[in-house]
Amino acid sequence: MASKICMNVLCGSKSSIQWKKGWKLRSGGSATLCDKCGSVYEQLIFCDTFHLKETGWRGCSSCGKRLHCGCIASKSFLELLDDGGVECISCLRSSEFSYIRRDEEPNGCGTWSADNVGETQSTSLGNKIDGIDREKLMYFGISMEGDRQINLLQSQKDDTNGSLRQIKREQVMSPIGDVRSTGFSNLERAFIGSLGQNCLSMTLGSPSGTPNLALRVPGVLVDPREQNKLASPFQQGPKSCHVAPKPLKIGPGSGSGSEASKDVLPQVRVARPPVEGRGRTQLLPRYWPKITDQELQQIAGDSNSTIVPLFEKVLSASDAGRIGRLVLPKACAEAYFPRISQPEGLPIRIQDVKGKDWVFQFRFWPNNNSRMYVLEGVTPCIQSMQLQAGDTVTFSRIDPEGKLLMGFRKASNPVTMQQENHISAASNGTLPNENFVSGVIENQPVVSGYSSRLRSLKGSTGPQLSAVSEHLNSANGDISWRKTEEHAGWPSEGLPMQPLLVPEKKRSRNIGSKSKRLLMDTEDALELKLTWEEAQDLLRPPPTVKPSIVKIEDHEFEEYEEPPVFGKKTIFTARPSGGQDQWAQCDSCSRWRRMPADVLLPPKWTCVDNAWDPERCSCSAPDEMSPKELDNFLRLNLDVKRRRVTASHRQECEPSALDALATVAVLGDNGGDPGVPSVATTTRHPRHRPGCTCIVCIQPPSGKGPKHKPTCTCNVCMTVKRRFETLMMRKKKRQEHAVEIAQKKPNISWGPPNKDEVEGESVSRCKMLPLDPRDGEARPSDEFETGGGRSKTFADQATEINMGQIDLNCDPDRDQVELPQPRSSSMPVSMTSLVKVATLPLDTYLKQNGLTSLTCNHQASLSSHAAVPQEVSSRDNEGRPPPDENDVTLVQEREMEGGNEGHCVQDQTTDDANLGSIQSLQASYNLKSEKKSLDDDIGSLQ
DNA sequence: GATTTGCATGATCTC
DNA sequence: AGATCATGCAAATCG
Repeated sequence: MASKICMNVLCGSKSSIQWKKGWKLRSGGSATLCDKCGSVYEQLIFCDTFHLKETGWRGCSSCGKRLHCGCIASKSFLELLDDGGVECISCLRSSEFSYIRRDEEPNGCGTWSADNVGETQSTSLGNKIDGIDREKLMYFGISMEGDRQINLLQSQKDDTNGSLRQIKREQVMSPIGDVRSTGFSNLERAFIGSLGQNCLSMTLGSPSGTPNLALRVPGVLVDPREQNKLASPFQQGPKSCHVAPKPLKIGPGSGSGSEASKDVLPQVRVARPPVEGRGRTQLLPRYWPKITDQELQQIAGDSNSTIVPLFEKVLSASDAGRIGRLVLPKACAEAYFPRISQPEGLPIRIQDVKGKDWVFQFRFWPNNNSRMYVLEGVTPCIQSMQLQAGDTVTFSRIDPEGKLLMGFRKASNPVTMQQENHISAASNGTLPNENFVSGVIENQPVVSGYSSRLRSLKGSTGPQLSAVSEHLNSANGDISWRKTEEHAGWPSEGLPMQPLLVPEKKRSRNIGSKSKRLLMDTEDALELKLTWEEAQDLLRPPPTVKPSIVKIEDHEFEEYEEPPVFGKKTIFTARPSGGQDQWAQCDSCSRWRRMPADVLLPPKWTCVDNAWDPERCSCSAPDEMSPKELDNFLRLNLDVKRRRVTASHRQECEPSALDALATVAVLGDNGGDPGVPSVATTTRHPRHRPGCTCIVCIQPPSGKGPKHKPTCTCNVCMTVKRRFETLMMRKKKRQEHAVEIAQKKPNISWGPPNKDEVEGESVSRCKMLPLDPRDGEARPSDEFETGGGRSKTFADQATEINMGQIDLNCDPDRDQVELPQPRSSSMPVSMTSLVKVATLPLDTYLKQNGLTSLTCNHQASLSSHAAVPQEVSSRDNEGRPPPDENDVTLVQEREMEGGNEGHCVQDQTTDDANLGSIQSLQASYNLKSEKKSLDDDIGSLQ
């Protein structure tokens, strides 16, 4: 009779447990206990051929067919049920409960089943026992020949003493193996250690032994076909994956010790479609593991194991909270975790990258008609890894053991994140396309306990990376690998270290795919943005690839097959004679050297490399520019960069010309919504009916959706074009009319502008409006006004309206007059410029309409800021019949006035609310006439 | 009273 | 519209 070994980690007694004849695998809670420590005896590991025969292990739960060792060893004829039973494969396949087919299993070795037959309601202890049964079943896949297993496990006994009588969940959840394995290179010991825990393990059904592991299974009979399937899950390949995941087989000759291979391995952090799991549902890309081959190699260490990335998840607040529950994506749980039929689930053993084993309760909650899978008891692990919300946990599988491996990536704090992002991008010496960037910009990988390896990684990444890293250092001031390593939080001894330079308040943000989880301080986003802008300076087209010219909307774009590469930061200047010069700063002497504009410099460049100016090809050569010139040169460059960033921000805030026109048209139709502040802008407009074909409904949300080509003849584009033409026509008419008025009243500047100011600028002016999101200050008046106070054209007004953002929730038939809303804070303008453009035209307007009394109102309004617009609005009707609520025209006019105030007036300061009211009148005047004209034109055109 | 546990709800995402 | 998932909340349990 073969010896039995208590699988209690601290006991490991081999001889104190005797096999009990007649003992059944499905013990139904009557698990055999270790005589020494009282732990549940880990029977199944020792269910070798002999024992099975001897004990007369019962057969299939369904058909009663006797199972014998050969079947069990090969696992060709039976399935193990997670509630402790077995079924022969034929019954299982015919059973409606058979959900696991071997060819669907992620590792080909899972034998989880969901048969509830005969399962008793588990109590706390029952769970444990039940879990032990399952565990036994799990280990069943590792059938061993009695004598060999003893030798293999003998070492375990030596370092496992003590007792653990009481099995409590907390204890079960506590990590084990930390004593015996301090690093992942000790995978063998860790793995053996994992055998000693009363819980499930992903070692289930490991089909074959691994030569380098202590737990070798030389005697296992494995169906070659099955073996092929099981041992190489990737060979099956995801059926619908775009990119075949590449397993990293670590073995002799290709082991991690090969620095060369490290260098060769790509460092691209790209989401890999994981190996297809049990479930049929495709894993969401959000959960695709984004782990580099090199990280895989780091994790795998020197073992012969294959690390198969399965999935990853960004920790939510509740995941990382004290509650200790990690919600698992359903698809992932069902694909890669054991199948569970009861909400209580199973204890499951997961190894972290330090080699430490953790045992979590894998369970689910009924949720609607679905399930919600959670890992319970993760708090110690989370704390050990110092994970917080926003960090990412990764789940991989160690093949062929089939063991689960949990890694993590720390989410960087906003400050360091950008740095790390740069480093990540730089690590490949390239910057990727957008998709790639999105993968890079997430988190910085951390392989806990391997900071030393990370250091070696740094050293092994080649000169280009180092140079880029240094360059980034110089470019951003404080970017350094050292920070990255520190932030990794794992010193070389494998103990967690507090992440440095991480402000707490900025660490608590979730970073995920959902908008709710994408909470990021605007300030942070700005930082990232700015830094990215700076990164643009470093980008160069790939030197060896010629671009293809693509013309989009009359703009030519160079399209490269390859991603841009990092180059040295240079400055371009325009020559008076035409053409450009490029200036680069020597990394050694910091002198600026001139060179042709089309030169692509490597990240690290010194005067010695200056092949274009023989006189200045050494650091001893003087500067070409005088200090004063150099100062101006740098200042100019700084200014240009600042303007570019500002323009970029402005462009981000402004809609496209098409959007602007559409918006103008919409406003013309609806008159805007006076009651909704601009900050509440939304693209929803629930008042419209489904199927509504108005331009609001047919226009894709601003900034979203595909841009239409200039030649597009879709309904949207045709409408916009038609309206644009109408707009232009009306402008011209008004312009002519204004000229006549101007001839009569030459001192009036409000009204139609000069022809050359109007033609073709109604849209382009959108980009010229004063807006500086950086500091909220008004732009210089000379940028705002043309000459001595450029008149506001309708286009300007419309643009301002547009920039104020129209709420598409506006109701065209709105029948209430609302108070004007505070004006948008994003539209600061010069006070003086507003006075210039506002007061004079008002006079004109008043005189034209014989509303002289408004001047008094204006005066009054100056002393009464509150409710001024309303007063003005009402008094605007002086001299007219009393307002009739049934007078639709009047109501609409009033709406428009209010609407214009809400969207059109740009001044933000509260002191000039009166001025805003004046402007609103002006705007409403213009808009009313524009609207009427536009409607007329549209009507005539239709 | 604190903590754990199980469920419900609603926001968000995907099809 | 249905599925998914983060999280809130109340009941249960524990100290």
